[in-house]
Amino acid sequence: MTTRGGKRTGAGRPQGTNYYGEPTKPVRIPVSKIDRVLRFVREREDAVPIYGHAVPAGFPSPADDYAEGVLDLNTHLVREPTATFFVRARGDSMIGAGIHDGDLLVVDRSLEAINGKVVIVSINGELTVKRFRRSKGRTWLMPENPDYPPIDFQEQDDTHLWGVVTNVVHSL
Amino acid sequence: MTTRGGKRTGAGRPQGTNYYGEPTKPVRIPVSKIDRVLRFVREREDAVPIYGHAVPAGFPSPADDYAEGVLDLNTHLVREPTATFFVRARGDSMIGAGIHDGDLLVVDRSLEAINGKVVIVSINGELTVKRFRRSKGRTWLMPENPDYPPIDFQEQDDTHLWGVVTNVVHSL
DNA sequence: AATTTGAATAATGTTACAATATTCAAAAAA
DNA sequence: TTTTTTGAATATTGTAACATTATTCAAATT
Repeated sequence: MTTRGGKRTGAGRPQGTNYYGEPTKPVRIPVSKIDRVLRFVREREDAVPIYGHAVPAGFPSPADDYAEGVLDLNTHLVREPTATFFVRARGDSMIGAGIHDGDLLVVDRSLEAINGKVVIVSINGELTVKRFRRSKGRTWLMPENPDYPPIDFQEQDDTHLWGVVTNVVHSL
Repeated sequence: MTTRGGKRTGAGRPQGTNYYGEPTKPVRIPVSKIDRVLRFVREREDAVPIYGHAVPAGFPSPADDYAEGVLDLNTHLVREPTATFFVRARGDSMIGAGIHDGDLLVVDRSLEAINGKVVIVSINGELTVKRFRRSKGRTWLMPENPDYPPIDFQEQDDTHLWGVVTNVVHSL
């Protein structure tokens, strides 16, 4: 039996050479979400590269460097998670604001409805999206389509202002 | 020493009464992401409630039941994470397709550019968004704004088709 | 009939461990 | 001498195991 020498100072795998470059700890995850979580921690699933108008050389990869970096849609579009909800738009009364039938509206309930903002209100149990306009002490809900009339708005039992629309997601 | 009886059939914490309602398993997570992961699995951070047009009674909470359930923007808008990138739109040549100056375009490179799709192409080092149109063996890039002319498109050294636009995110 | 108490059993956070990966340097080979 | 091989050294990694906690049941007690 041959020996091949004794102490090797500095031998062995160096610390910090793991996949993430930082220590890990076991965390219990519900089985249905393990895949999703692993994709997030390992492949930065939610970090999608974003470009301006210069053309990158190869195909974009989040690992590369980009002028405008990467973007996570949830973080970008949902500033206040607990105060945010989505509404699907119906009709074309707000076509002038870039809101089309079927678009997904991101609504932030924590924002104040100030003059000129696009808001979601319920009137007689129906949700509607209009531009919020104050004038001479009165409040109007303005469509952005000449085929529709303005609505004289006053908060009552059957009306409620739900929040301010921050983004419109349109599918092609 | 008093005894208080023997076998209790059915005693003990019932199976399935954990926080998630399903089994869990330990998964190693890099320490810097543990908070984010726990928020995701425990509070469904990325699950935002979505409504149709009926008005819910109280303020939406992901824990409640909703007619249309909840929605995670990343999952909803980014079907192929490794083939997706974002481009910020410039100009108003595609205003007819609901694409405004400054909008964020979600581009899927794994989709085939078929007739009628909105695509991202680079021409002379500039990215542009147009509708892809095939006619009589030729390919045209069509703007959706009468102020702009169609572009006769042929893939060459200085032109490249980058992908198909699946969604437009418009900020208000 | 209501309350107390210990048994029964699952959930949960963390430790432990075996298997794997990576690096070093002595020994062997070229 | 230079290159290759080989085992030692040590960190990583997935998961089993464990101790603690939480929850439920029903006998014993009030």
